[in-house]
Amino acid sequence: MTVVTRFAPSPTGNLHIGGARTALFAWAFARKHSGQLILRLEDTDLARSTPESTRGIIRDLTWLGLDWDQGPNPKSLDGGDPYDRSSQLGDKGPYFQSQRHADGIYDKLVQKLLDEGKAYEEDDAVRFRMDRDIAFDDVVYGHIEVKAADLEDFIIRKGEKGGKLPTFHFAVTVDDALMGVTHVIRGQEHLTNTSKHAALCDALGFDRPQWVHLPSIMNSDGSKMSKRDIVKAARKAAKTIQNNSQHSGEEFVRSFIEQLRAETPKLKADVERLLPDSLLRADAIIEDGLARYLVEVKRSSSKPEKALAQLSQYADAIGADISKLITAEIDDALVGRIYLYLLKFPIPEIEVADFKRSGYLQSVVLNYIALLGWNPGDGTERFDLDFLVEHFDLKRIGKKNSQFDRVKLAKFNAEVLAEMEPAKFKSLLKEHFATYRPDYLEKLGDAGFELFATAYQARSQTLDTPADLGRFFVCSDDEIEYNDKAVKKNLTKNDGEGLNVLKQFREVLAGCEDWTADTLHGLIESFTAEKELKNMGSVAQPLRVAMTGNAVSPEIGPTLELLGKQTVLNRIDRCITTVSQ
RNA sequence: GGCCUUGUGGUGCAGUGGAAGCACGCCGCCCUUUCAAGGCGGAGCCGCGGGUUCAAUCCCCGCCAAGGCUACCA
Repeated sequence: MTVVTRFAPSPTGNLHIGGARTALFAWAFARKHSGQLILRLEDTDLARSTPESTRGIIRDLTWLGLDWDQGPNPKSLDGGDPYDRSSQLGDKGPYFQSQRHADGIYDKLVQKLLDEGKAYEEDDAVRFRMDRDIAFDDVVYGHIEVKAADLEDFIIRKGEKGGKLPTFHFAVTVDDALMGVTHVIRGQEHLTNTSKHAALCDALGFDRPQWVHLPSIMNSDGSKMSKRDIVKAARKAAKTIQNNSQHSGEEFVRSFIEQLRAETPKLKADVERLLPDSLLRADAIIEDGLARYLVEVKRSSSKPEKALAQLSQYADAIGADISKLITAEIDDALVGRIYLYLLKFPIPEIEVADFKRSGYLQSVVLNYIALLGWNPGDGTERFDLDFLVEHFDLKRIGKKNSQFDRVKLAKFNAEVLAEMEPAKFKSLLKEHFATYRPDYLEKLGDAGFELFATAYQARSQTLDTPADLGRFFVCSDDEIEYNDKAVKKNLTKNDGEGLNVLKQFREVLAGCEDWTADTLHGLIESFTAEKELKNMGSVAQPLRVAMTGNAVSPEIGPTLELLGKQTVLNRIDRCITTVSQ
């Protein structure tokens, strides 16, 4: 018997990390047994399914490097249409449940059940009779029995308001059987419902597939990993911002809105670039996000109603419209993303696209999620897709929900980046920056980027790390803020020892003609020896504070070279002036 | 509330009827011009209570906790 698995997401949002793992396991199992993987889109929820989500899911699966034998054609992303039947892969199509419904596939079978008295009409919907005990076997969770008394008749075809479409339970059962699926690999949230699917299989005369339920992936606080995390993070950020603001009340709202408005054009451009294919309508979201942000701020403090009234007043005073507040139906998580972006807080990674944006490699993401609920049994943790396919075994899937550990993922990613061929790292970094950090590429220039990439390869957890750590390379001189602790430790301590070194060394640098890392390094070395300083750090650390405001940078030679002579001298002067006050 | 499932260090996973291992994290030391990396060492676990047994983390029962389902969402 040929193995046939399927991945069947509903296109109501982008692919999240749990879905990615389900897809990975279904893919690995199919490949291991030289079987087939079907991608089927379950778009029977008229209200929530969107073509953007479909495209997003295909895009994210493709980014991960997973492929499928039947389903929408991934090539359709380039100007094509995934819904176009003639371009779909495989002969068991169509692969969208909306299309299958249009073909009458479900209605025919509903009628059959109706005729046989196994289902009945209620209002304008159709219900299936669950009138006997059901037992089934799950590959992971074992034998499960449910008593008839604990079961209820359930809807298999929605009424008018649901467009007479089949419900999820009916559509999956029918499609899995008709498409010849042998192994249904899916999330554990479907385990209880499987009794329904088993009963339906029996009633329709289908063979029951093997059910394989995967434990869930949870968040570090024990909650299910979901978009809610974004909302939570956004609220926290909102609170932090307000607590740190010198303004309060109306003054705060006013300054926040003014800042927002000033940044709106750039923001819109960024949002469109960073969140492609998402459900956003930028204008509405900026307005709406703003309003909600303000409400969250108020809500988290005291009486919501009073806060809303007050907010309304503020908004009127400055001519902002918060009427959308009540009416707009916009994805909260999306709004959360906007807040976080606006407020310059990190956005928690939930969806596959979030991990990409944060600079994780697809191979590492895949490797890490494979370890959630599965292991090869010999202690191996670092492996690639080939290894996974070779060793994949449903027997080794655990039953316990697992928490997603971003720290461990980051470590995996850092290791891979550090061991990578420098040329490869550079090209990946360039690609990442081209999409997410174009301003860095522009400021650094080609030669600068080479140095920059080299300097940060060993220090990067993700492809985005260099942007954070290396911001001082691209910011203007007067944006440098001096950290008190760093200043004290490296400059002012011992009667300004460090400051003195800095002043003296400035003159050495001013006379330097060959501005290269090696020469600069040599200058520091000889200066250290000449002045009988403790070690190179006695010079390098004060320089770091002057260059970065902090005491951390890549090696000092390349750092100075990349910054350029003029900038280095400017920053030293500015630092000496500022600190001496 | 009812039903289903799960319960090994902070997290992810091994493991066994006979005094529990690995990875990440954490702490300390070393190396070092900072950071990161690296090297060395350390703390910390079988949810609780009963049974069965010479012996239980492992088998049984109860409890507790967590997750899921209980939708014309999937």
